[in-house]
Amino acid sequence: MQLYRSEISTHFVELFTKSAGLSEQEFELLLSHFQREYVPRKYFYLKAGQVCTHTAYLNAGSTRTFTIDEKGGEHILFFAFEGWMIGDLESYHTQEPGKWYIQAMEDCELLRISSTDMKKLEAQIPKLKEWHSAKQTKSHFATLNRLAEVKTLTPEERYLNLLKQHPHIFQRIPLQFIASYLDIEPPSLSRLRKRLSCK
Amino acid sequence: MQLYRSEISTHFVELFTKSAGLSEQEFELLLSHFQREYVPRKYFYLKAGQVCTHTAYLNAGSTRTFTIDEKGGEHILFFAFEGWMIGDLESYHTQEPGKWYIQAMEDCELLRISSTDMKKLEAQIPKLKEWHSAKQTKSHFATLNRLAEVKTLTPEERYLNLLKQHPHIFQRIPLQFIASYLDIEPPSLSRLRKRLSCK
DNA sequence: CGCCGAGTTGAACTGAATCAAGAAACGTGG
DNA sequence: CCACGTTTCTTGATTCAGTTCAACTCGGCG
Repeated sequence: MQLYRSEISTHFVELFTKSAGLSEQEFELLLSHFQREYVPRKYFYLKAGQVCTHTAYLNAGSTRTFTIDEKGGEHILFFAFEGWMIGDLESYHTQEPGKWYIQAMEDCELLRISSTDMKKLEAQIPKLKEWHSAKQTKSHFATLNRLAEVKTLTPEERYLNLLKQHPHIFQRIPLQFIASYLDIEPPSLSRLRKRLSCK
Repeated sequence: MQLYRSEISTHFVELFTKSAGLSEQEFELLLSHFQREYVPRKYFYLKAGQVCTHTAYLNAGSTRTFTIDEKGGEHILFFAFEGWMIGDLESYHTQEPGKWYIQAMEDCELLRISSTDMKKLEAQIPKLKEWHSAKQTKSHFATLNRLAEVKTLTPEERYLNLLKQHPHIFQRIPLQFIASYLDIEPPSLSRLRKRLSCK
């Protein structure tokens, strides 16, 4: 199933042409290795124990990446929204079974490319490799900041931060997921919000 | 102050020759840009607000990287021991003021190279760039796993994990720092240890 | 209409933080 | 080598924020 340029979001095109700096030809070559895929709400894109064989551009929808502890509790590490890349980076890199679950919170449309194709293309197109590496560097910083946030801030401060930085997500995703992301229980989030709204 | 090959630890040499795969000539070129530096115990290698202009190989000693919250509380993100690279990656990358404090927990001996020199060398020596990028990728995974650990495990589980994975650090660094790393207060760590030793 | 999932609310509980005091270890200088 | 002061660790009493469990409300949907 060939992907046609006209069916691709402009954001995707610009991500690789403007941001990564690929030429038209390079972009077309890259695009020819992508496949469209759909993941309905509540379905898993990836489960712990599986190998992450592809890297995916999230064209529409949203996902959550989480772990499950021994008692069955879920702990969300991060969300992803349209325009983001998703996948289990570590498993993608090592091609060994991964640790994270990635589940669609809304119906998702993805553009996927296999790691073997991607690695081939990265060898052919140095700019693509640069871009990929820069992308990973940035997400590393994000993870570090998140770690610092979890360690230094109170639940209330974490909530207010999220509200300030990503107010739109409260329109889209259930509070229980936000609670898990903030590392508190739903009842605590509920009370916290009530407390704040009184003020 | 020229560094002589004979004065360099074998681990440092092997890091760049074996692990990064540099040739003898490449290694000598790289080495010529390094400088030795000492940071006594309790002194800071870097403070929040400063720009991280160098990347450093920790030849001896240990450091802690931490933030300080509004109330003055310190929160250790990670330790580093001999053989590790240290620095504020984000500030190094952007050349803007960083967020972290890096303090020597023991007297430290560093081998430093400026980011401008390093970037020049990376352009000349592709293998060096590869190595650096792979190094960052690995530390990204470590950070992700640490985030997951902080979120999913109880203080006791975090303590036992650390004890299992890095038992040696208990011989070297004060419990208060370990407490901060584990994200608990020193009295809690003390009680936790007592509880466990009774069993 | 009745079910189901999500969110809220209440009451009791719990585990870590806090504050403060004491003990032990360390290092430094006499 | 001891004595003193400082830092680190431990211990106790208390407080408190968040968890847990259960009941209840609300809205969507078959």
